[in-house]
Amino acid sequence: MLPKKYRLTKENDFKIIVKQGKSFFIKELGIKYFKNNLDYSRFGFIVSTKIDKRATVRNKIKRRLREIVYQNLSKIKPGFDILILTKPEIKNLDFLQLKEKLEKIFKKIGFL
RNA sequence: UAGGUAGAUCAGAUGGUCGCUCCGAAAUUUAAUCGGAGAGGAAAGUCCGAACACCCACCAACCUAAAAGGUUGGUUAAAAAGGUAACGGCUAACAGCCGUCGUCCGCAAGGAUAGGGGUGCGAACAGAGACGGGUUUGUUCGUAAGAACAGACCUACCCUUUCAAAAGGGUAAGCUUGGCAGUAAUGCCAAGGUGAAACGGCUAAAUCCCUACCGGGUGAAAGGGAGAAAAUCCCGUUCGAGUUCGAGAGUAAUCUCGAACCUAGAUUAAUGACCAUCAACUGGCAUUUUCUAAUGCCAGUACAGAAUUCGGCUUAUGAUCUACCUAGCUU
RNA sequence: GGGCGAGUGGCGGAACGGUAGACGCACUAGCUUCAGGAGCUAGGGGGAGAAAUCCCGUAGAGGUUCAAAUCCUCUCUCGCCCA
Repeated sequence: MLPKKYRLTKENDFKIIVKQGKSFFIKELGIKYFKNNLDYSRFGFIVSTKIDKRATVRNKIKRRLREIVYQNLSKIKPGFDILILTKPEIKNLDFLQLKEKLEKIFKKIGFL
């Protein structure tokens, strides 16, 4: 699980990333990132009701994503606010598949 | 054995690796360390009801020379507006719950039901409701009498009689009065002699009204504080109509008394991620077997996530247990 | 977290509780034209049937009613508002 220090909390932070960040997408999920002025990176996760109406399902996806980020935290390049976005197809992935896909994205944009 | 009815309970367990939030300790700039706690029966839908806060209305007392205004307390009374409704009870309150009555459904166990009066409706059902009779309007035909067609209105409890649905007589339900049972709704019984289109049918889901009862509205984004202000933070916000156990009252809902306990407080939103073993159930395959079934292997594990807090209702949903009813078979 | 509204032919959208689909766009057929467009005329929810006609149809499921797109309850989907 991810300590609070590494999470994005403010409405404003989200708005800046959405507006000004760079992005990269694959079929099941995507990423947006923007430079911050800290010596560590922070992460936010968006799983909307369009992906699933049930809160339990959405929470589980978020928890899994956070776990994957936590496991890779020491390796990920510091100094960025990173937003992870999701699409409905993400429901069909199990933990290992999800991990593989997310790590692939991080490698693609050179953060890992 | 099959089918059904009602109710109750649980919401997999143990271990391993790595974590999150809050509280406490020491420490105090953080970080790190140790200890403790950490989702539901529906947390859901937001369909009702309350607590709580503010606003409105009204009442009382006080301040004020008076008015205006203000302060405090309250919702007893009145008004407005809105609502509630078989009867009796429970509750903080409710459209909830318990018990009872009526009506309807079911062979039964049982289930359903917001159940006062009028207006309005009948194109459906019931009714012999057709045909006929009477009155009347229009059109056509006809010299006229009248006929045909179409429409409107009136006309049916039973018996006697009659052309008649004219007259006479009688009666079910209802109505009035009385008795018994019941707190009551209501039920049973008796008497009276009013009673003809006395039919159908309706309510949360057309509309109006009587009577009785209830002050109304807005929702925690209420509302209050820190801050010059904004940003932001804090309070509200986690001890409560609280939980467990025992005793008593009551048919029950529920209430009273006693003891013990503290039991989530997040805010891009914690309460987890992954793995192993075992248990239960379901499905598939294989083997044995007349079948039931047994064994092995593989796969799967219901609905679903607190957000100010409670009480209900509704909807979603896996499994187990208990009691009862109906039918069949055996003894 | 709280509140409000909508769902009807292919599309947009009407319809006091009383014959469902007015009206517009698009579509099909015919007329017109050398041809196309425009214009004019006609047509159409689905199923059964030779036809007359019957049955099913207003997001879905129940209910009230003699009768429901309309009224009530639940569910689903979509949209909007409060910051």
